[in-house]
Amino acid sequence: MELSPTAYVILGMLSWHPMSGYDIKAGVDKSTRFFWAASYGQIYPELRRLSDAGLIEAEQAEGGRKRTEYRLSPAGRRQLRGWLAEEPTTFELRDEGLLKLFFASASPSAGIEALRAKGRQHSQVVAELREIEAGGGPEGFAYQVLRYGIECNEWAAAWCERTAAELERSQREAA
Amino acid sequence: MELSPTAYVILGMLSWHPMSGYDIKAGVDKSTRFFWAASYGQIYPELRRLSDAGLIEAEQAEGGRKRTEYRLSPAGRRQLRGWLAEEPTTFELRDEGLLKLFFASASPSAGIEALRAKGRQHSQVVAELREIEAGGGPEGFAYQVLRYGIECNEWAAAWCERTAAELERSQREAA
DNA sequence: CGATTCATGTAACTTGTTACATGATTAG
DNA sequence: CTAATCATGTAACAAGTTACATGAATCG
Repeated sequence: MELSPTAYVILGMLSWHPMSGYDIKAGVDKSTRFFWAASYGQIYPELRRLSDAGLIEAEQAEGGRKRTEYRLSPAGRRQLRGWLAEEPTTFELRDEGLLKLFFASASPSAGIEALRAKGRQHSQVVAELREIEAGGGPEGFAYQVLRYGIECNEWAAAWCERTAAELERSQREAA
Repeated sequence: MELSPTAYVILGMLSWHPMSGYDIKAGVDKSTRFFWAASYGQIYPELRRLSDAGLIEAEQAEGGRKRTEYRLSPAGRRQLRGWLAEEPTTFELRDEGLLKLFFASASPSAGIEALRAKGRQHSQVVAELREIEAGGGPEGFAYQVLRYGIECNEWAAAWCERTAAELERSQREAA
């Protein structure tokens, strides 16, 4: 059975412990969203499909609120493990900041501005991720991924700053 | 007028020199595709819209083949400059490799495998970009973006290698 | 003359977002 | 009591990909 990576986000979350669709969305928003986002419009229909396929099982949770908790079935766990063993394929980036830098020759000061703006954007992400880390972030591999996010965005912010400084210097020299 | 970033890819390409839709697609495929892809299914309808909006002008090129060349109009150039001056907003990543690392605890050896696989993926991109650079890459800001791509992917490949090595070491120590 | 490249386009499909509708429960 | 949060869902829309159709010009 061929599942979308978004389906594996759900299976992966449920591999930790049973959760509702609402919980999954909240979990995505403070973790995978930085490298794989998902909205309610995807999550609830996908829960239905995974349930129909027997990869997850629904259970009405008793207690206070009416909610449906899903748990991974043995078949679902096998499916998740199978996916983990495959080579990753999807890697997509949509970076408007790089696009502006790429076309910056169309406007005199656009290059330095684009570099500075992109640097700010990455610094902002670093700040968000550091806050997650400070609030007692996740453990194990999820923590490694958080570290990757922090270090990668720090690297990018530093590259922007360095390149902007070089550009400014060469412009001063030309004048 | 609100245009999509994909529309600015077209305006940006035309800011260099007049081109056909086919040329734009070829240009995207060896440059912006790494951070902003575009297919014929987007390019041709968008050329029509931009032409209707007066931001580009079509001209039937004489000579051998029948083709339509588009050039940036003065209004189109203003539009492009205006966009360059705005803060970039869209930054989206879909990284299946990170997703596998994130959920790697569901399978014993998945962590190291995911790191190694992601490292290979980044090394592969570095190789592709180096080939573009060797074949006399672009000039100016476009070259800076190429360097960014090379260095960023090198950084990521190195991070994966380093983290995999640390993980292997700590696993040996635990045993 | 046959294969490749140039060249333009569209229809069907997939994926994902946004906004809305609905309502119960809990915290202050 | 009322505001926030929990909770589930869908419909309309936007964006983007894939595959196909079509045909002319050029290269070997």
